[in-house]
Amino acid sequence: MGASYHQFCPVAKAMELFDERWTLLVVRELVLGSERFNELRRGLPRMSPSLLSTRLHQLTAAGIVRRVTDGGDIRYVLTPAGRDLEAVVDALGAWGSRWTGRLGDEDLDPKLLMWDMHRNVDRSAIPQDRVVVRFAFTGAPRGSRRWWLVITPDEVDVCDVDPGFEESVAVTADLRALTEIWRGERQWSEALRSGAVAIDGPVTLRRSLPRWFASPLAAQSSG
Amino acid sequence: MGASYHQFCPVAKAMELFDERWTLLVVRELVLGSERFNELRRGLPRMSPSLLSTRLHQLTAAGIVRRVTDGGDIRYVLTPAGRDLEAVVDALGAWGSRWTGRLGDEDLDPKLLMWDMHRNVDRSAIPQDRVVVRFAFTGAPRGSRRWWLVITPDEVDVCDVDPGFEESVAVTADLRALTEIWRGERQWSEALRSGAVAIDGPVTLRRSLPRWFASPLAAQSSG
DNA sequence: CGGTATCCCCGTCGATACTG
DNA sequence: CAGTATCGACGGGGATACCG
Repeated sequence: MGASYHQFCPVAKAMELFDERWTLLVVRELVLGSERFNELRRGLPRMSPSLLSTRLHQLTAAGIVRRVTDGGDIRYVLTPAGRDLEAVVDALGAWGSRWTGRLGDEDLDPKLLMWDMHRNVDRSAIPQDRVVVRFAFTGAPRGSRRWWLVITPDEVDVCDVDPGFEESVAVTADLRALTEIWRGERQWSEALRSGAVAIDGPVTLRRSLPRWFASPLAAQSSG
Repeated sequence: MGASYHQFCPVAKAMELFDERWTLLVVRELVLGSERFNELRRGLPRMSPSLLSTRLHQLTAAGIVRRVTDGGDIRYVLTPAGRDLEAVVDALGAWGSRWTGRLGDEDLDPKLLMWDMHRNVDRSAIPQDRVVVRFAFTGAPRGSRRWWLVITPDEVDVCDVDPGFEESVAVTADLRALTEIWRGERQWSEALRSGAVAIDGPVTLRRSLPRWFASPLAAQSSG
C-alpha cells in the first residue's frame, strides 16, 4: 500500500490506495470487463507482470478485487467496493477527455488500439456472419503497421499476422487519426473526406463499418 | 510530471497527472477555497514546502492552477480545468467515505481537525456575536490537546494557546469521536449520550453548538 | 509571508528471467 | 496460462536549512 497521508479526509484515504502508479488503470481494465491475468496484461502492455501481480494483491487486500478460482480457472472480479469505483474512473475519464489536450506521439499504440476496438465490436451492426478487417496504419513503427480483426458471431480475434482468411474490407488509416476517432475527437466522415482514413471493399461493408466499432470513449465524451 | 503510461485512454492521461503523491490533495485544498501558499500548507501539514511548490508549478503547467499576483499578494486559483476536477475529488471522497473503513490512529490529527472545522463554521447558527470555544481532546498527544476557536462575525481564528478572551463554552472530546462526528459517521447526540463528547457552558450555547459546525464531509456522506 | 536550495535515502518501478 | 524471483537505477519525496 501507499504511505499514509495522516489525514482523516476521505479523499486522502482513497488516494492512499490510488496514488501509486498503475493501480487505477488496473481497476479500469476490470471495470471494462477483463478478468484474467493475461487479459489484463494485454490492456496494460507496459506494465510488468510482477507489478501487475503486486497490484492485484494490494487491491485484494483493500477489498476492491476478489480472486476467484474454479478448478484451474482463475479470475479477478470486482467486489461491491470495486464496482463503486466505476464512478471514480468515469469522472477521471470525463475530465481527461475534456482537458488533457492533444495526445503525444508516445501515446499512440496500434496494438492497444486494436485491443480496445476488438472488445467493443457491435456485432449487431455487421451485415454478415464472418468478417475479416485488415488495418494498415501509416505513422506507426515498422512491424506494427498491419493488423487483422476476425469477427465471427462468437468472438473477435486480433491478429498481427495474416490469419489466412480472405479479407472482407481494408482500413488504411493514419494512426493518430484513427485513435482520435476512437476517442470521439474526430468524425469518421471528416477523416474519410480528408483522406486521413480510407476504407476499401464492397460498398455495403464500407458504408457500415464506422458503426461496427462502438467506442465507449466517444460515447463518454459526447454524453 | 509523472511518467507517461503510453496509453491514449483519457483515464491514463489524467492519471499521469494525479498518480503522484499529494497532487490531488493540493487540488482538494484549492477546491475547498484555500488560495495562499501558507494556507495550503496548513491543510497539508505533512507536505514539505518544497514539494508543495513543485506541485503548484506542475499544476500550473498542466493548466489546472493559475498563480495570480496583485501587488505583493499572491494567490493560487483554479482554472476552469481545475474547477472541473471538483467532480473527481467528490467521486473520490464519496468512495472513500463508503469504503475505506475505520481510521487508523495515525489519521487522527487535532490540528487538522481544528483547521477543517474552523473553515466550516456556520456563523448564522451562533446566537452571539463573539464566541470562544475551548476544545480539550482526550487521546491526543501532549501538547496538542487544548485548542481554541475564536469566532467573530468577521473571522474564525484557531489558537493552540489560550487567546486570553473569556471562554464561552468548552468541548471535551475523544479525538477519534469528534473526528468521526466530523466525517458524518457518528451523531453528536449519540456521542454526548455515551460520554465520548461533553459540552460545558450556558444551556443555549450547549444546545446549539453541534449546528455551528457544518461539516462538508458529513453532508457528502449522507447525500 | 512566500517560497528555494540541498541532500540523501529508500522504495518503486522497470526489465528480464524463470517456474508450476 | 498464471504468475514469482531477482536485481539494479533512478528519482520521488521527506527533512531541514535558508533567502527575499
